[in-house]
Amino acid sequence: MPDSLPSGRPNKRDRLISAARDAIHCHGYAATSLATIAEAADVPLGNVYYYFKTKEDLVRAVIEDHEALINATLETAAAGPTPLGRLHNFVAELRKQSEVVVEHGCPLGCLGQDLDKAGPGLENESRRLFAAQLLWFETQFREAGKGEESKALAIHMLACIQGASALCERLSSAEVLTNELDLLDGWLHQLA
Amino acid sequence: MPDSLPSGRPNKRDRLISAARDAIHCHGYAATSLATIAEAADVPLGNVYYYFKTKEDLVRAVIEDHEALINATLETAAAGPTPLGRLHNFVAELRKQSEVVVEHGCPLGCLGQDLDKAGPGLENESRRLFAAQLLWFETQFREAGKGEESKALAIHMLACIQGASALCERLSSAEVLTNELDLLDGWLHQLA
DNA sequence: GTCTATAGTTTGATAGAC
DNA sequence: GTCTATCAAACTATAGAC
Repeated sequence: MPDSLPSGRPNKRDRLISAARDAIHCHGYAATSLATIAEAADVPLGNVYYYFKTKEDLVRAVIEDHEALINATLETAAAGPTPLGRLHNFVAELRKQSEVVVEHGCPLGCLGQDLDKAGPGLENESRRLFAAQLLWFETQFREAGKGEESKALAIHMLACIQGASALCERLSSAEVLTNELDLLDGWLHQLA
Repeated sequence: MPDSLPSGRPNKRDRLISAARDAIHCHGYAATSLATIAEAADVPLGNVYYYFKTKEDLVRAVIEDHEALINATLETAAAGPTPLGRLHNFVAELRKQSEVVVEHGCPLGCLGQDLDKAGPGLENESRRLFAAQLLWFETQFREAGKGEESKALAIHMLACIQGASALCERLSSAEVLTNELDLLDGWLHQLA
Protein backbone atom coordinates (compact mmCIF):
# COMPACT_ATOMS: atom_id res chain seq x y z
CA MET A 1 0.00 0.00 0.00
CA PRO A 2 1.30 3.45 -0.90
CA ASP A 3 2.81 5.48 1.89
CA SER A 4 1.45 8.95 1.19
CA LEU A 5 -1.93 10.54 0.48
CA PRO A 6 -4.02 12.09 3.24
CA SER A 7 -1.71 10.70 5.95
CA GLY A 8 0.75 12.83 7.90
CA ARG A 9 3.98 13.06 5.98
CA PRO A 10 5.02 12.48 2.39
CA ASN A 11 6.15 9.10 1.14
CA LYS A 12 9.71 7.94 1.48
CA ARG A 13 10.70 8.77 -2.05
CA ASP A 14 9.59 12.39 -1.70
CA ARG A 15 11.19 12.63 1.72
CA LEU A 16 14.49 11.46 0.27
CA ILE A 17 14.31 13.98 -2.56
CA SER A 18 13.48 16.79 -0.17
CA ALA A 19 16.24 15.85 2.27
CA ALA A 20 18.72 15.52 -0.59
CA ARG A 21 17.72 18.93 -1.97
CA ASP A 22 18.29 20.63 1.37
CA ALA A 23 21.55 18.84 2.22
CA ILE A 24 23.02 19.44 -1.23
CA HIS A 25 22.02 23.09 -1.04
CA CYS A 26 23.76 23.47 2.33
CA HIS A 27 26.90 21.40 1.83
CA GLY A 28 27.21 20.74 -1.90
CA TYR A 29 26.69 17.57 -3.91
CA ALA A 30 30.12 15.98 -3.49
CA ALA A 31 30.23 16.59 0.26
CA THR A 32 26.74 15.21 0.90
CA SER A 33 26.65 11.49 1.69
CA LEU A 34 23.70 9.19 1.18
CA ALA A 35 23.91 8.34 4.87
CA THR A 36 23.30 11.99 5.79
CA ILE A 37 20.36 12.20 3.39
CA ALA A 38 18.84 8.94 4.58
CA GLU A 39 19.07 9.99 8.21
CA ALA A 40 17.49 13.39 7.52
CA ALA A 41 14.67 11.68 5.60
CA ASP A 42 14.28 9.08 8.36
CA VAL A 43 14.84 6.24 5.91
CA PRO A 44 17.30 3.40 6.53
CA LEU A 45 20.37 3.68 4.36
CA GLY A 46 19.84 0.37 2.61
CA ASN A 47 16.32 1.37 1.67
CA VAL A 48 17.51 4.36 -0.34
CA TYR A 49 18.57 2.01 -3.11
CA TYR A 50 15.08 0.69 -3.52
CA TYR A 51 13.99 4.14 -4.70
CA PHE A 52 17.20 5.31 -6.42
CA LYS A 53 19.67 2.97 -8.05
CA THR A 54 22.60 5.35 -7.54
CA LYS A 55 23.47 8.68 -5.93
CA GLU A 56 23.42 10.13 -9.45
CA ASP A 57 19.82 8.97 -9.88
CA LEU A 58 18.85 10.72 -6.66
CA VAL A 59 20.34 14.03 -7.70
CA ARG A 60 18.56 13.70 -11.03
CA ALA A 61 15.30 13.52 -9.10
CA VAL A 62 16.42 16.59 -7.15
CA ILE A 63 16.95 18.42 -10.44
CA GLU A 64 13.40 17.54 -11.49
CA ASP A 65 12.16 18.81 -8.15
CA HIS A 66 13.95 22.10 -8.69
CA GLU A 67 12.44 22.35 -12.16
CA ALA A 68 8.97 21.87 -10.70
CA LEU A 69 9.61 24.51 -8.04
CA ILE A 70 10.87 27.11 -10.50
CA ASN A 71 7.97 26.39 -12.84
CA ALA A 72 5.56 27.01 -9.99
CA THR A 73 7.28 30.33 -9.27
CA LEU A 74 7.08 31.29 -12.92
CA GLU A 75 3.36 30.47 -12.93
CA THR A 76 2.85 32.70 -9.92
CA ALA A 77 4.73 35.54 -11.59
CA ALA A 78 2.72 35.01 -14.77
CA ALA A 79 -0.35 36.48 -13.07
CA GLY A 80 0.02 39.98 -14.41
CA PRO A 81 -1.42 42.04 -17.29
CA THR A 82 1.83 43.17 -18.95
CA PRO A 83 4.99 41.23 -19.83
CA LEU A 84 7.31 43.65 -18.03
CA GLY A 85 4.96 43.57 -15.05
CA ARG A 86 5.32 39.79 -14.97
CA LEU A 87 9.10 40.15 -14.91
CA HIS A 88 8.76 42.56 -12.00
CA ASN A 89 6.58 39.93 -10.33
CA PHE A 90 9.37 37.39 -10.70
CA VAL A 91 11.87 39.76 -9.12
CA ALA A 92 9.42 40.20 -6.27
CA GLU A 93 9.34 36.42 -5.78
CA LEU A 94 13.14 36.40 -5.58
CA ARG A 95 13.06 38.97 -2.82
CA LYS A 96 11.17 36.51 -0.63
CA GLN A 97 14.08 34.10 -0.81
CA SER A 98 16.77 36.53 0.36
CA GLU A 99 17.21 34.95 3.81
CA VAL A 100 17.81 31.53 2.27
CA VAL A 101 20.15 32.95 -0.36
CA VAL A 102 22.32 34.87 2.09
CA GLU A 103 22.74 31.68 4.11
CA HIS A 104 23.34 29.06 1.41
CA GLY A 105 23.18 30.79 -1.97
CA CYS A 106 20.74 30.40 -4.83
CA PRO A 107 19.58 26.77 -4.83
CA LEU A 108 19.67 26.57 -8.62
CA GLY A 109 22.96 28.41 -8.98
CA CYS A 110 24.77 26.30 -6.40
CA LEU A 111 23.49 23.03 -7.78
CA GLY A 112 24.40 24.21 -11.27
CA GLN A 113 28.05 24.58 -10.32
CA ASP A 114 28.02 21.26 -8.50
CA LEU A 115 26.70 19.54 -11.61
CA ASP A 116 29.28 21.21 -13.84
CA LYS A 117 32.02 19.91 -11.55
CA ALA A 118 30.52 16.44 -11.18
CA GLY A 119 31.46 13.51 -13.34
CA PRO A 120 30.58 12.90 -16.98
CA GLY A 121 27.12 11.57 -16.10
CA LEU A 122 25.89 14.90 -14.75
CA GLU A 123 27.92 17.68 -16.31
CA ASN A 124 25.35 18.43 -19.01
CA GLU A 125 22.37 18.57 -16.65
CA SER A 126 23.06 22.03 -15.23
CA ARG A 127 21.58 23.90 -18.19
CA ARG A 128 18.23 22.23 -17.46
CA LEU A 129 18.07 24.16 -14.19
CA PHE A 130 18.01 27.45 -16.07
CA ALA A 131 16.20 26.48 -19.26
CA ALA A 132 12.66 27.23 -18.07
CA GLN A 133 13.65 30.56 -16.55
CA LEU A 134 15.52 31.67 -19.66
CA LEU A 135 12.70 30.71 -21.97
CA TRP A 136 10.09 32.40 -19.82
CA PHE A 137 12.15 35.60 -19.55
CA GLU A 138 12.70 35.58 -23.31
CA THR A 139 8.98 35.11 -23.93
CA GLN A 140 8.12 38.10 -21.76
CA PHE A 141 10.68 40.32 -23.50
CA ARG A 142 9.40 39.20 -26.86
CA GLU A 143 5.82 40.00 -25.88
CA ALA A 144 7.11 43.38 -24.71
CA GLY A 145 8.24 43.99 -28.27
CA LYS A 146 11.96 43.44 -27.84
CA GLY A 147 12.18 41.14 -30.85
CA GLU A 148 15.49 39.46 -31.60
CA GLU A 149 17.05 41.20 -28.62
CA SER A 150 14.85 39.19 -26.28
CA LYS A 151 17.16 36.24 -25.79
CA ALA A 152 20.14 38.44 -24.94
CA LEU A 153 17.99 40.37 -22.47
CA ALA A 154 16.90 37.13 -20.84
CA ILE A 155 20.50 35.98 -20.43
CA HIS A 156 21.51 39.34 -19.01
CA MET A 157 18.69 39.26 -16.49
CA LEU A 158 19.57 35.76 -15.32
CA ALA A 159 23.27 36.63 -15.12
CA CYS A 160 22.46 39.59 -12.88
CA ILE A 161 20.32 37.42 -10.62
CA GLN A 162 22.97 34.71 -10.37
CA GLY A 163 25.81 37.13 -9.74
CA ALA A 164 23.83 38.99 -7.11
CA SER A 165 22.93 35.74 -5.35
CA ALA A 166 26.52 34.51 -5.36
CA LEU A 167 27.88 37.77 -3.97
CA CYS A 168 25.06 37.93 -1.44
CA GLU A 169 26.13 34.57 -0.04
CA ARG A 170 29.88 35.24 -0.32
CA LEU A 171 29.61 38.55 1.55
CA SER A 172 26.91 37.32 3.95
CA SER A 173 24.82 40.36 3.09
CA ALA A 174 21.16 40.18 2.16
CA GLU A 175 21.43 43.87 1.30
CA VAL A 176 23.68 43.00 -1.63
CA LEU A 177 20.88 40.93 -3.13
CA THR A 178 18.10 43.40 -2.48
CA ASN A 179 20.18 46.29 -3.87
CA GLU A 180 20.91 44.37 -7.04
CA LEU A 181 17.24 43.43 -7.39
CA ASP A 182 16.42 47.13 -7.05
CA LEU A 183 18.78 47.80 -9.94
CA LEU A 184 17.09 45.05 -11.92
CA ASP A 185 13.67 46.58 -11.32
CA GLY A 186 15.06 49.93 -12.47
CA TRP A 187 16.53 48.32 -15.56
CA LEU A 188 13.18 46.72 -16.41
CA HIS A 189 11.41 50.03 -15.82
CA GLN A 190 13.81 51.72 -18.21
CA LEU A 191 13.09 49.11 -20.88
CA ALA A 192 9.41 49.98 -20.92
CA MET B 1 69.09 22.03 0.00
CA PRO B 2 66.17 23.95 -1.48
CA ASP B 3 64.52 22.48 -4.52
CA SER B 4 63.83 25.54 -6.64
CA LEU B 5 65.75 28.57 -7.93
CA PRO B 6 67.30 28.63 -11.40
CA SER B 7 66.62 24.90 -11.89
CA GLY B 8 63.95 23.51 -14.19
CA ARG B 9 60.68 23.33 -12.31
CA PRO B 10 59.31 24.93 -9.18
CA ASN B 11 59.77 23.41 -5.76
CA LYS B 12 57.43 20.80 -4.41
CA ARG B 13 55.42 23.17 -2.30
CA ASP B 14 54.64 25.40 -5.26
CA ARG B 15 53.91 22.40 -7.45
CA LEU B 16 51.42 21.13 -4.92
CA ILE B 17 49.70 24.51 -4.70
CA SER B 18 49.50 24.78 -8.47
CA ALA B 19 48.19 21.25 -8.91
CA ALA B 20 45.65 21.79 -6.15
CA ARG B 21 44.50 25.04 -7.72
CA ASP B 22 43.91 23.40 -11.09
CA ALA B 23 42.26 20.23 -9.75
CA ILE B 24 39.96 22.18 -7.41
CA HIS B 25 39.02 24.50 -10.25
CA CYS B 26 38.12 21.54 -12.46
CA HIS B 27 36.41 19.22 -9.99
CA GLY B 28 35.65 21.26 -6.89
CA TYR B 29 37.21 21.19 -3.43
CA ALA B 30 35.23 18.35 -1.88
CA ALA B 31 35.66 16.06 -4.88
CA THR B 32 39.40 16.63 -5.16
CA SER B 33 41.51 14.14 -3.21
CA LEU B 34 45.03 14.71 -1.95
CA ALA B 35 46.08 11.62 -3.89
CA THR B 36 44.99 13.27 -7.15
CA ILE B 37 46.81 16.48 -6.29
CA ALA B 38 49.96 14.65 -5.23
CA GLU B 39 50.05 12.64 -8.42
CA ALA B 40 49.54 15.72 -10.62
CA ALA B 41 52.33 17.49 -8.75
CA ASP B 42 54.57 14.42 -8.97
CA VAL B 43 54.96 14.30 -5.20
CA PRO B 44 54.43 11.12 -3.14
CA LEU B 45 51.23 11.25 -1.14
CA GLY B 46 52.93 10.93 2.23
CA ASN B 47 55.19 13.85 1.42
CA VAL B 48 52.27 16.25 1.04
CA TYR B 49 51.94 16.34 4.80
CA TYR B 50 55.46 17.65 5.21
CA TYR B 51 54.38 20.84 3.45
CA PHE B 52 50.73 21.07 4.55
CA LYS B 53 49.46 19.73 7.84
CA THR B 54 45.92 19.17 6.50
CA LYS B 55 43.91 19.43 3.31
CA GLU B 56 42.46 22.63 4.75
CA ASP B 57 45.96 24.08 5.04
CA LEU B 58 46.61 23.30 1.40
CA VAL B 59 43.48 25.04 0.19
CA ARG B 60 44.40 28.02 2.35
CA ALA B 61 47.66 28.23 0.40
CA VAL B 62 45.62 27.97 -2.81
CA ILE B 63 43.54 30.94 -1.65
CA GLU B 64 46.73 32.96 -1.10
CA ASP B 65 47.88 31.95 -4.57
CA HIS B 66 44.60 33.22 -6.05
CA GLU B 67 44.99 36.46 -4.13
CA ALA B 68 48.47 36.92 -5.58
CA LEU B 69 47.20 36.21 -9.09
CA ILE B 70 44.30 38.64 -8.87
CA ASN B 71 46.57 41.30 -7.40
CA ALA B 72 48.91 40.88 -10.35
CA THR B 73 46.00 41.30 -12.74
CA LEU B 74 44.88 44.42 -10.89
CA GLU B 75 48.40 45.83 -11.15
CA THR B 76 48.39 45.21 -14.89
CA ALA B 77 45.04 46.94 -15.25
CA ALA B 78 46.26 49.82 -13.11
CA ALA B 79 48.50 50.98 -15.98
CA GLY B 80 46.14 53.57 -17.39
CA PRO B 81 45.72 57.34 -17.12
CA THR B 82 42.07 57.49 -16.02
CA PRO B 83 40.19 55.47 -13.37
CA LEU B 84 37.43 54.39 -15.78
CA GLY B 85 40.10 53.48 -18.32
CA ARG B 86 41.69 51.24 -15.70
CA LEU B 87 38.33 49.51 -15.14
CA HIS B 88 38.07 48.97 -18.90
CA ASN B 89 41.57 47.48 -18.73
CA PHE B 90 40.42 45.01 -16.12
CA VAL B 91 37.48 43.95 -18.27
CA ALA B 92 39.96 43.45 -21.11
CA GLU B 93 42.00 41.14 -18.88
CA LEU B 94 38.87 39.12 -18.15
CA ARG B 95 38.27 38.64 -21.85
CA LYS B 96 41.56 36.77 -22.11
CA GLN B 97 40.26 34.14 -19.69
CA SER B 98 37.07 33.31 -21.56
CA GLU B 99 38.25 29.90 -22.79
CA VAL B 100 39.09 28.84 -19.26
CA VAL B 101 35.85 30.23 -17.87
CA VAL B 102 33.62 28.50 -20.40
CA GLU B 103 35.29 25.21 -19.53
CA HIS B 104 35.49 25.35 -15.73
CA GLY B 105 34.03 28.67 -14.61
CA CYS B 106 35.62 31.64 -12.89
CA PRO B 107 38.42 30.27 -10.69
CA LEU B 108 37.60 32.70 -7.88
CA GLY B 109 33.83 32.29 -8.16
CA CYS B 110 33.93 28.51 -8.10
CA LEU B 111 36.34 28.34 -5.18
CA GLY B 112 34.22 30.89 -3.36
CA GLN B 113 31.17 28.65 -3.47
CA ASP B 114 33.25 25.64 -2.47
CA LEU B 115 34.55 27.50 0.57
CA ASP B 116 31.06 28.64 1.56
CA LYS B 117 29.91 25.01 1.45
CA ALA B 118 32.97 23.66 3.26
CA GLY B 119 33.17 23.10 6.99
CA PRO B 120 33.41 25.70 9.73
CA GLY B 121 37.17 26.10 9.24
CA LEU B 122 36.85 27.58 5.77
CA GLU B 123 33.41 29.11 5.40
CA ASN B 124 34.57 32.63 6.16
CA GLU B 125 37.53 32.58 3.78
CA SER B 126 35.56 33.13 0.58
CA ARG B 127 35.22 36.88 1.02
CA ARG B 128 39.02 37.14 0.92
CA LEU B 129 38.92 36.02 -2.70
CA PHE B 130 36.91 39.10 -3.67
CA ALA B 131 38.20 41.66 -1.18
CA ALA B 132 41.06 42.99 -3.30
CA GLN B 133 38.92 43.25 -6.42
CA LEU B 134 36.11 45.04 -4.61
CA LEU B 135 38.44 47.51 -2.96
CA TRP B 136 40.27 48.25 -6.22
CA PHE B 137 37.00 48.76 -8.12
CA GLU B 138 35.72 51.05 -5.39
CA THR B 139 38.95 53.05 -5.46
CA GLN B 140 38.67 53.58 -9.21
CA PHE B 141 35.05 54.70 -8.94
CA ARG B 142 35.94 57.04 -6.12
CA GLU B 143 38.75 58.57 -8.15
CA ALA B 144 36.26 58.95 -10.99
CA GLY B 145 34.22 61.16 -8.67
CA LYS B 146 31.46 58.71 -7.77
CA GLY B 147 31.76 59.43 -4.05
CA GLU B 148 29.63 57.40 -1.67
CA GLU B 149 28.10 55.53 -4.59
CA SER B 150 31.47 53.92 -5.33
CA LYS B 151 31.09 50.88 -3.12
CA ALA B 152 27.70 49.97 -4.57
CA LEU B 153 29.08 50.40 -8.08
CA ALA B 154 31.97 48.08 -7.24
CA ILE B 155 29.61 45.41 -5.93
CA HIS B 156 27.41 45.71 -9.00
CA MET B 157 30.37 45.35 -11.31
CA LEU B 158 31.64 42.25 -9.52
CA ALA B 159 28.15 40.74 -9.44
CA CYS B 160 27.84 41.20 -13.21
CA ILE B 161 31.22 39.54 -13.76
CA GLN B 162 30.40 36.62 -11.50
CA GLY B 163 26.95 36.07 -12.95
CA ALA B 164 28.28 36.25 -16.50
CA SER B 165 31.04 33.76 -15.70
CA ALA B 166 28.63 31.33 -14.06
CA LEU B 167 26.18 31.43 -16.94
CA CYS B 168 29.01 31.17 -19.46
CA GLU B 169 30.12 27.91 -17.86
CA ARG B 170 26.57 26.61 -17.30
CA LEU B 171 25.56 27.22 -20.93
CA SER B 172 28.99 26.26 -22.36
CA SER B 173 29.02 29.50 -24.30
CA ALA B 174 31.96 31.87 -24.35
CA GLU B 175 29.72 34.30 -26.21
CA VAL B 176 27.61 34.71 -23.07
CA LEU B 177 30.67 36.01 -21.24
CA THR B 178 31.91 38.28 -24.01
CA ASN B 179 28.42 39.73 -24.57
CA GLU B 180 28.07 40.54 -20.88
CA LEU B 181 31.54 42.07 -20.81
CA ASP B 182 30.47 44.24 -23.76
CA LEU B 183 27.50 45.40 -21.69
CA LEU B 184 29.86 46.12 -18.80
CA ASP B 185 32.09 48.23 -21.04
CA GLY B 186 29.01 50.09 -22.22
CA TRP B 187 27.90 50.63 -18.64
CA LEU B 188 31.33 52.01 -17.69
CA HIS B 189 31.30 54.27 -20.74
CA GLN B 190 27.91 55.60 -19.73
CA LEU B 191 29.22 56.39 -16.25
CA ALA B 192 31.87 58.74 -17.62
C1' DG C 1 63.57 16.27 3.75
C1' DT C 2 61.75 12.10 1.37
C1' DC C 3 59.03 8.12 0.81
C1' DT C 4 56.59 3.46 1.76
C1' DA C 5 53.30 1.32 4.20
C1' DT C 6 49.32 1.48 6.55
C1' DA C 7 46.09 2.88 10.18
C1' DG C 8 41.36 4.39 10.85
C1' DT C 9 37.29 6.22 8.91
C1' DT C 10 33.78 7.07 5.53
C1' DT C 11 31.88 6.27 1.24
C1' DG C 12 28.65 4.23 -2.47
C1' DA C 13 26.64 0.14 -3.16
C1' DT C 14 25.03 -4.94 -2.35
C1' DA C 15 23.23 -9.34 -0.14
C1' DG C 16 19.85 -11.42 1.77
C1' DA C 17 16.56 -12.15 5.75
C1' DC C 18 11.92 -10.69 6.72
C1' DG D 1 8.65 -3.10 0.28
C1' DT D 2 11.70 -2.85 4.37
C1' DC D 3 15.85 -3.12 6.93
C1' DT D 4 20.36 -4.99 8.96
C1' DA D 5 24.76 -6.20 8.09
C1' DT D 6 28.49 -5.68 5.42
C1' DC D 7 31.62 -5.39 1.34
C1' DA D 8 35.18 -3.09 -1.48
C1' DA D 9 37.08 1.10 -2.51
C1' DA D 10 38.63 5.65 -1.48
C1' DC D 11 39.65 8.95 1.76
C1' DT D 12 42.61 11.90 5.27
C1' DA D 13 46.20 11.38 8.05
C1' DT D 14 50.19 9.10 10.59
C1' DA D 15 54.32 6.09 11.68
C1' DG D 16 58.66 5.29 10.96
C1' DA D 17 62.65 3.78 7.92
C1' DC D 18 65.97 6.20 5.17
